[in-house]
Amino acid sequence: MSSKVHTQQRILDAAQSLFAESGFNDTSLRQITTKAEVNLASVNYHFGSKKELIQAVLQRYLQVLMPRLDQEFDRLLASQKPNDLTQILSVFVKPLLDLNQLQRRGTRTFLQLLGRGYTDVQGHLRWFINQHYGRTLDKFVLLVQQSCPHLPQSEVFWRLHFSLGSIVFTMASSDALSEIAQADFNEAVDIEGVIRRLIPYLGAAIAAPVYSQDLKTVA
Amino acid sequence: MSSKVHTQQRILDAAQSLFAESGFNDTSLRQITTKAEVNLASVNYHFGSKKELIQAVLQRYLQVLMPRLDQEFDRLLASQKPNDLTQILSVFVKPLLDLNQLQRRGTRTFLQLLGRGYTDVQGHLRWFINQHYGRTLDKFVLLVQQSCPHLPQSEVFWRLHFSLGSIVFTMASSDALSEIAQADFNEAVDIEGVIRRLIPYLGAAIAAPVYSQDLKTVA
DNA sequence: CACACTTTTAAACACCTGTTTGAAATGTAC
DNA sequence: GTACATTTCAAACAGGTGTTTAAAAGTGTG
Repeated sequence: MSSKVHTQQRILDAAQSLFAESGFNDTSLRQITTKAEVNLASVNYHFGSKKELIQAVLQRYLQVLMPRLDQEFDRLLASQKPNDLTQILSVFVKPLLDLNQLQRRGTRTFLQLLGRGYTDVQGHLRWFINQHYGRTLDKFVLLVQQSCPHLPQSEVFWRLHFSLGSIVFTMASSDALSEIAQADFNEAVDIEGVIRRLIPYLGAAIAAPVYSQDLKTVA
Repeated sequence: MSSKVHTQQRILDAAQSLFAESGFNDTSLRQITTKAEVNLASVNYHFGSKKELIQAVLQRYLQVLMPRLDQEFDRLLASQKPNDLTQILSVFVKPLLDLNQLQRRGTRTFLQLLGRGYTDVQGHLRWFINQHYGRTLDKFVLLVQQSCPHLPQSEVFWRLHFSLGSIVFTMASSDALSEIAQADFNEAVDIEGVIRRLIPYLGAAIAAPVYSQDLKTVA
């Protein structure tokens, strides 16, 4: 039927869904090319290597998402007074959900890919994102620091990574978690619901007062 | 030198450090047996399969850690009034740090393994832990629910998984994060420091007020 | 020593991985 | 329609994986 879709796109589409499902390491080129109904060698012909294919899959989302986030961060930075942390975090919601227009289950897929990328191929994705979108991320860190003047820089660093962990881990296993929530609480959960649950959680977490050092009741 | 140490232990020791470093999927039996200086076939002889080896590695820690946690949970449950959330979370600190007596860098290794287990082999570890230590975990959930009576059960469920994500993700990439923290803030970070940073963060996060549903400024 | 049992060993097994090759097919411009 | 460039294809490549085999070595007991 849709045989006139270019091979590159068919590969990207097949790859992203398999990657999101099973991770990068556990998805072989043969699985991808079979699902895409293209020849095995075409991945290397069009993308060079599996590693570059992974980057291409992520880039399709990042190049849409990151400029929008950058714009939002600029908008918040322009306001005089420091912004509320919940406000800052809420900025992610619309750009993320808009990924559903890019692809059928775009938001979920992208966040799963992000999760896979951070856990599967140790460090590669972190380097890649920082290399390409470091400027944008710096704006976000600055916003958080402005909204939490009581926190030292290093504390913000750690807490943002703790937060990244919540997001990435939750999304990587979102299918399993949704199933459990469905079974245990008879509660249908979509990706938007999870995102909205995360915001007050992360907001309170990042802005939490620091641990009083002298309270060494243990150890 | 220490050639009279039983083969099983040598395999477990080599496996756990390689697993913690590179994950389960990216560590081959040949790497393990080379490092342990034993024959390749001995893994299958002593443990049956790679999967069972992974479980054995985790079990060595879990069978020490979980009973202690169980005891602590019982102690807290015995007190009449609901416990402070920070108190509940602090209960993890000592048992976790005591793993350093079991093995040289026991705490770090175990937490890294936990991280790997939850992200690498999707679902297997979750099932395994729940199967063996579900009772203990239920006590913990109960304690959290008692300390947060304003939260519906499903909210506690999600927030505990968000928290698990922070821990697991942070530990899986703790080496990389420590390096960055060292470089950017000239701040030496050990595993205990990370744990102590996590407690106020998670405490505030889990107990955060729920999102006011009608605040739909976005979407 | 001889017996039975456990453990170790080298080799092979069957299968899967990403990548490369060179010829065949297709598309495009003159 | 011929010439050129792009793309597809089946096949093979070199290397890695977990697991199994059957013989050898070691170990403890009567």
